[in-house]
Amino acid sequence: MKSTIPDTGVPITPPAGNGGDRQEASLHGEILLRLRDYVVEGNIAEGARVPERQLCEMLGISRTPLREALKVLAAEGLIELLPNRGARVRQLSQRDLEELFDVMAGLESLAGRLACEAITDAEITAIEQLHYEMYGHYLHRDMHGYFQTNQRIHESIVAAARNETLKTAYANFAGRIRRVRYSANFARKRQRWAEAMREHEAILDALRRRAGSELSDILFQHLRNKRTAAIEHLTEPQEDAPASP
Amino acid sequence: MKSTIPDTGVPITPPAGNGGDRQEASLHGEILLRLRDYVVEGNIAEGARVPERQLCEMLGISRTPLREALKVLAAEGLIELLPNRGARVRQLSQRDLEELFDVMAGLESLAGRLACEAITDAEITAIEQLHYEMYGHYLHRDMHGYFQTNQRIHESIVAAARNETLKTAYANFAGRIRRVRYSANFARKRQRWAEAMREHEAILDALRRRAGSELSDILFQHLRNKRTAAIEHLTEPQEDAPASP
DNA sequence: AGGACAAAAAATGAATGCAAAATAGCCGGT
DNA sequence: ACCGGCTATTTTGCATTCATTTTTTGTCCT
Repeated sequence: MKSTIPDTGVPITPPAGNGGDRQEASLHGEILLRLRDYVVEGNIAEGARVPERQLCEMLGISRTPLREALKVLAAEGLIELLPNRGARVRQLSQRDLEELFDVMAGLESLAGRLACEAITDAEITAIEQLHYEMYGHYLHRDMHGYFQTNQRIHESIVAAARNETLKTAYANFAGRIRRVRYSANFARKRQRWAEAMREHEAILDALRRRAGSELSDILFQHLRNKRTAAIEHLTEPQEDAPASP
Repeated sequence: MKSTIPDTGVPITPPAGNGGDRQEASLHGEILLRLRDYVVEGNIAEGARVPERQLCEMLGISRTPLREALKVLAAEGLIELLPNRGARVRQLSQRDLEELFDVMAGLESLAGRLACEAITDAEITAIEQLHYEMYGHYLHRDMHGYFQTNQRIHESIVAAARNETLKTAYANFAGRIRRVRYSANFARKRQRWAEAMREHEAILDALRRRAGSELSDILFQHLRNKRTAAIEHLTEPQEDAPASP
């Protein structure tokens, strides 16, 4: 017996096979996006309850679409649903962070490997451009600019991998730790910063040579080092950090 | 003192920080699990509509929890939600499959790398055991047994990585292509089969030596080859394959 | 007869309502 | 006065209901 559900045929209309989907339309998707941002940006304390009713009036909707969005956010790992006790903002233990960093490292490592197969010279040039820009930020001790450019470089590599599924997954995991990235500006240590710059040069070098395995290794190690710095920073938040300008 | 600040307090109660969550309790979670299996096992044709009302009576529930589950499934990438036109089983293009295989390859590659850091001798022995078992299936031309054991080996590697987040993500992506794995038994070609066995031996070797980078490379290539075989099989489904019983 | 238009039917998306569980507030016991 | 049990209120989870949109069907016109 094949289909328990009979006629549902209509095998036609495969409209768009995007990697992981974002439903931009349909109000519910709107709610989802807004709520995700709201949580990711840290508007609710870690481990705190997500007040349904309050959010409902804040967003001007009823509980149904909100709860649907909450379910999705829970599936994404941003919040957790306690049976009969509502939603709470996911509290990331140190172990969780380590795991997330490692998965991100794995995904970027993969992205690098794939990028070597398909990246164009123009894309490499663009990344080199970003690299120099970032170097400028480094010289000027511009943490914020450095961070942003750094992120753009990594995103460029992911984009060069030509894999929407990977890109979506990457964005998902990035969202989970963004809150931490906001609160904790690791890589504040001068030494780590210099190291990171050297690693980035090695990344560019491997990319130019389209050395997939090698780039994969370098990227993993690079992210691993980032992870170590981040965890250290969270464990003992007082470093050599001076106030920003 | 009571809580001047209404809810956001209660920083206590970090019950369980599991990697990606499965809400086993709460009926809604039940529905989610059952629906996921229902879709993954291919009970609905690709691209076909997911009939809400029918599923409702089939599961004996109202539309609300069902729709919540559908939203989650859509976020997982198993189905897609067309605005005002209901849910459809996600139709995977060849490109989608390639992307998924590559991401799986990346995750397993990562798993191997991490496993080398933490795997115990006992675990390696267990995997060796599975390897010999699989070799037996290979000699007896037992495709089904081979496949199952093969999957257990890969799952063991993922488990040895000690990363619940990775494990969850891996399971998610595996679910997306399971339907294809069911319908298409690639690796039917004798030659590819023999190759796979050799690759598996290399995997074991690298694992024994805890050679992380190397294992990472081997695993990626192994999965890449699988991908090629699978895509070829899907493109021209008539190989040396005899009809199944 | 074929196609286009329109109305009916069905399905989707969201809001509201209702039972059960949890939280809090309250009272009595020691 | 403090702790434990009991009741009231809030909150959650699901069902039901309502408004739109889509899809289908029937009819009419060319």
